[in-house]
Amino acid sequence: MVGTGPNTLNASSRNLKKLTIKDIASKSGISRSTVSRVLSDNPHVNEQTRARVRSVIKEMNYIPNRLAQGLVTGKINVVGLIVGDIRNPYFSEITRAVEEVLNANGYLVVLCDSAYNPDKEADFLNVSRELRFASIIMTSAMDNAGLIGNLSKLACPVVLLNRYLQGFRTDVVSFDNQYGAYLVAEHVIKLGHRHFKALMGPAQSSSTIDREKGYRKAFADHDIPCAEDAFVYGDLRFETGYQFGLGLLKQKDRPTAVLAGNDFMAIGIIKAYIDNGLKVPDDLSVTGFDDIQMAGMSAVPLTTIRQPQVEMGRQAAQLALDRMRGNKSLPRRIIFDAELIVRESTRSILREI
Amino acid sequence: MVGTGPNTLNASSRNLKKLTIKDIASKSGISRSTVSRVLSDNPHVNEQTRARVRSVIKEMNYIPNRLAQGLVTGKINVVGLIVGDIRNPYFSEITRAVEEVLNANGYLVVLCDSAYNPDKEADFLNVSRELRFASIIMTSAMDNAGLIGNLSKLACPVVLLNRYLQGFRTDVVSFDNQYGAYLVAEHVIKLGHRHFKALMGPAQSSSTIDREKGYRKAFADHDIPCAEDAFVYGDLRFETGYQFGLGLLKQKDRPTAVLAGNDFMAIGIIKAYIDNGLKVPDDLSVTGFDDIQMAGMSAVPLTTIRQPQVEMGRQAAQLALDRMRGNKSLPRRIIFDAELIVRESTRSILREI
DNA sequence: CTGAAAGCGCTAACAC
DNA sequence: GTGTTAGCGCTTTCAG
Repeated sequence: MVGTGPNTLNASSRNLKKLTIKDIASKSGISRSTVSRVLSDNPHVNEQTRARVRSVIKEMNYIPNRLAQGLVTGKINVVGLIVGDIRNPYFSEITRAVEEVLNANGYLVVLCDSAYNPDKEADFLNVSRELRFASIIMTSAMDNAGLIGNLSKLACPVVLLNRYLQGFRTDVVSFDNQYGAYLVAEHVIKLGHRHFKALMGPAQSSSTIDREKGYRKAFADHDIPCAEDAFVYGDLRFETGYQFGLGLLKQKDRPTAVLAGNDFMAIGIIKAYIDNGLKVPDDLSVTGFDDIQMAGMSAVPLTTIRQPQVEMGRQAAQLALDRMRGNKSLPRRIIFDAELIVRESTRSILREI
Repeated sequence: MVGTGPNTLNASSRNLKKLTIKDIASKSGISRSTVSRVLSDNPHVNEQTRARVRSVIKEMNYIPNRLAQGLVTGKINVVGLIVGDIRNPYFSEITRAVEEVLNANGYLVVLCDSAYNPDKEADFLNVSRELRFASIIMTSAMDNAGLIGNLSKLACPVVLLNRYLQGFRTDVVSFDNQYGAYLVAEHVIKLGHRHFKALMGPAQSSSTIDREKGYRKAFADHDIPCAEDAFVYGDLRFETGYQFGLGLLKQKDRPTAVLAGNDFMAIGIIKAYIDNGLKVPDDLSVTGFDDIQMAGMSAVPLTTIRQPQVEMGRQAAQLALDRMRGNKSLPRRIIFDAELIVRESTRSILREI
């Protein structure tokens, strides 16, 4: 390796002249188009020529300029992934899965951690247009009027993960949120609970809406009335669950069960109870949603609904890949099933009654 | 809004002719250079002209092509962030912080979840050259020969987060890993533990190396011999901790304390014990490292070392910003202090002896 | 303050 | 198989 002075920061301070396809061409005694052809694995190149060009490229340490490529082809091998909160294991698990599949196929993924903020989503969508992204995968689509307008302007395929948007037809990987919600609610009902609260996710999110439907259906099917204020909306953060739990403790007439919008908030609620000397499920039954890894390892292992995050992420990536490769079929929808996982955060109160 | 047919997938199927700076120029009755000037907020533009151009841009819904911009300027407002495992809260917390700062300053961040794989790191570094990234932030630099070579080829600033690389001088945000390790080890020693194991992170990682130094120094200072096989290396995953815990259970002569390389593995170890009917800290004292949010809310709240992840992420982003804006000073190093957090996963065994 | 012209590095017809 | 020739959409001197 060529030595660099001890005070050298890095290449930027040396004068590494930037090589272009032209340098490779002349050094190889060949034209630029042929170099371009070997770069893009075009089959119409003599094998000898190809080998020679390759070796020159390696020898000179040439790095093609993808911006130039992108400018002429009008596309770049980059896909945008929008998540609501990367610190939420549900999303980071999906992110890992999406990246794995896409990287393996030569695409780079740009993450947008929207913080559930529609403005940030919109900004990102804008940038993705400026940068000519090849595709967008959204897991955090708040159903607001602006979004659909922005998505419609996109010139690239969009796949929605566990979200759908009224009035925007596109590929979707989804999860049977309504049935999942029905399952937990029914579980809690069968345990004898009648006085409950539901700490939901963001009200505009389609998954929240579906889950609420599932809960309501379960209660209706069992002839259990829902209190006016039974449904509360939160932002899916641990802290939010904790505060909610604290709020519950201040009430005189506490519910016997809480259905949380995700495992994170459920764990927060439990933590609030424990910190104040109460017990779960003795003093409160709590259910989660998603079955993140942590669900089984928290202070009180959670009863929750399993959602196959990795598989869903992979499928979403696969749908995007398929579109980027040119598939023009009608929008597709892949739906994953819900599964109830009963652990230790819920208990029957039937004998007490 | 202009309606689109019911079967329209999205804009890609309509013929939204792509607007260029030229369209804006002619529509505004002005030259392309002037449009370019307003795009880049160049002050040498008549305010009236600027306003007119702006309104035309908005009206026509023009989106500048950043690839073209990047091609001519040789840079693009994108920075690459490499983390070891995005599912690890330590990294996702940092990711959120880095993104926040960078986005607020007009930069996009491209995430690389390296899975602690040097090859993936190398690939990503390559792509970042092809795409002319403005900067790279690495939190997962395994100290292998190839890495330094690859980093040296980069034409953009690099900031290392909680890592340093022998022989590569660059900006660094770091943490006093050695002192932190010393603190936990000393805590455990004072509790009377003599038979211990340390489940470290990856052996080539600089933070692992520093922590091992800290542990060894603490033991040496207290005249406690280290068993040959006291130090074991892992990949910082929950599952790895769990398996390690299971392994411990199979031994006849179990340690009384385990120092884990991060909170995730510590929680895994605890879980293995609990699942097998044992108790923490009664049957084993366990310490973590990092103090992720979960550390306080796991089955047994963890004794651990606090590392200010958010602040460290912000600082790293700030250093990168500063370089991208042209600062050419000598490499800087920001070091954060370690703090011992004592919770419930450790206990004294002095009376028993 | 504005315009003309010359590329940035690459791809993609089109010839040969 | 390979070379020639136009650009892709934008910025940037350099004049005016």
